[in-house]
Amino acid sequence: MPRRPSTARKPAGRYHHGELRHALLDAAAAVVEREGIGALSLRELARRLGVSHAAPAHHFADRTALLAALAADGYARFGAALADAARRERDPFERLFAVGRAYVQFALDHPGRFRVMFGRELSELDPPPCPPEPEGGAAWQVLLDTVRGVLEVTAPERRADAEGVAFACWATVHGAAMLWLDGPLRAALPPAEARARFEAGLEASLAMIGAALRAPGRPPPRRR
Amino acid sequence: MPRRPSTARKPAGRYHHGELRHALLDAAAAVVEREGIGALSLRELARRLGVSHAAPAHHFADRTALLAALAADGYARFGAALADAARRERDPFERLFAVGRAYVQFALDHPGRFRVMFGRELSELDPPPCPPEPEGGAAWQVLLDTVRGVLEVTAPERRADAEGVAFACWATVHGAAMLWLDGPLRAALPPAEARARFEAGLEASLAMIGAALRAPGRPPPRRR
DNA sequence: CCCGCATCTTGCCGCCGACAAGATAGGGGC
DNA sequence: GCCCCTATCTTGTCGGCGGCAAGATGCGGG
Repeated sequence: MPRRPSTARKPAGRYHHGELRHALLDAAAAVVEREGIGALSLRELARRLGVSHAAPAHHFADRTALLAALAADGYARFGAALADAARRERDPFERLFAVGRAYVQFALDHPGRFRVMFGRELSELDPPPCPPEPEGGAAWQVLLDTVRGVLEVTAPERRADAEGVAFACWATVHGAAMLWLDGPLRAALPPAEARARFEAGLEASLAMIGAALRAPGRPPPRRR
Repeated sequence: MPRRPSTARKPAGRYHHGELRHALLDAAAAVVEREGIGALSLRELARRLGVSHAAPAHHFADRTALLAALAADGYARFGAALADAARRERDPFERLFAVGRAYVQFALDHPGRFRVMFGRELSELDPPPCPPEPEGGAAWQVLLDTVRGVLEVTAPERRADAEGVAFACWATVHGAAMLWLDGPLRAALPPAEARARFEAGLEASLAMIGAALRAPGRPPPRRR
């Protein structure tokens, strides 16, 4: 079969597209990045690829299944991006900051994919299709290892806290990313100023993480 | 006009509902909390309230306008909840922790509303309808004041950092909330264990914030 | 060579959001 | 007391969507 770019339309004369699954994923990713999840429609994709409106159903049971596949692909790229960032830095602290920055950068570079991965579409379902990034996923593993590396040099006695600390770091960078993508920050301010504030806030967040990790162990806050 | 509970159906004999706007908002909030944003349909609401399918259009230009109104209402309750939590605690640190817990608690108690407030529906639009919670909103103000209170007793010389620190705290609790609502945490683990891990992670996050605020000023991470 | 099955087709259904034009009623102005 | 004005709600319609069913096509293994 002649290998065409997977996003290509089906030639008019042909009956089978041949790479429809890949083509759908690519086109869906493009739409999601450019126009958002809300604008994604199976029929629209089918039209775009020169294929009948029911063709996608043979590759993805429904719209949700397509989004889940997109999320899975996103998780793979995401984990790779974080691992890459970690590999580039040798100093444990700088490594942690690099991972944090990579986390946010991924969200900024691929807002659509990021929203698919962490958005409500896949989690508001009953039952949720459980995207393949549980706590044992690649991204989490990178973060956890990086935090362990930092604790090893600053507070080996807090080794056992690694999971909690990693969660806190995850929450911080995730929150920063979400606030930028969907939060009120961007809507309220002119773009340039919003961006500047966000950058400053992100640096402050990383600084907070650094300060907490450098600080000696402290009694946790009183539980409510 | 006889004052009925605003969620009531229109009596069969009457032509005008009379409280349709409030009824729509209440019913929409209920649906969103119970079945998620995706399940919200203007026609369904109209049926539920015993009103024609086009009636809602006279009160909300479109589905988005209804969501925006819901978000506005949510922001008001949210700001009040945070202010309440802040008022209850006198010690600056405990106050900050209380505000953080209140933030997450609101998300846990009203996941639907929280998703409407901070979700993509209203931000993926072009142009975004800009929910009325810019950086100057009530919730942000409570958080900022609380952080200022902490800095005042721990590091008055870092007064100027208050905005950055507040952003970091905001990001952390927001991220924790989002990870619980839509993240992989819940889907991957059995409910009880997921909840336990989340609680532990939240406490670790608050501890991280506390440690960072107690620590003396540190050089920020190297900017990339 | 031919048959099986994956792939893709046409056709249909109900639901949705949006728009247009008409019915109803409640209340202010006279 | 009456009448009109306008907010409110109605019916009717349109196109688009997701999903299902049944039929057409053609690739590749036996």
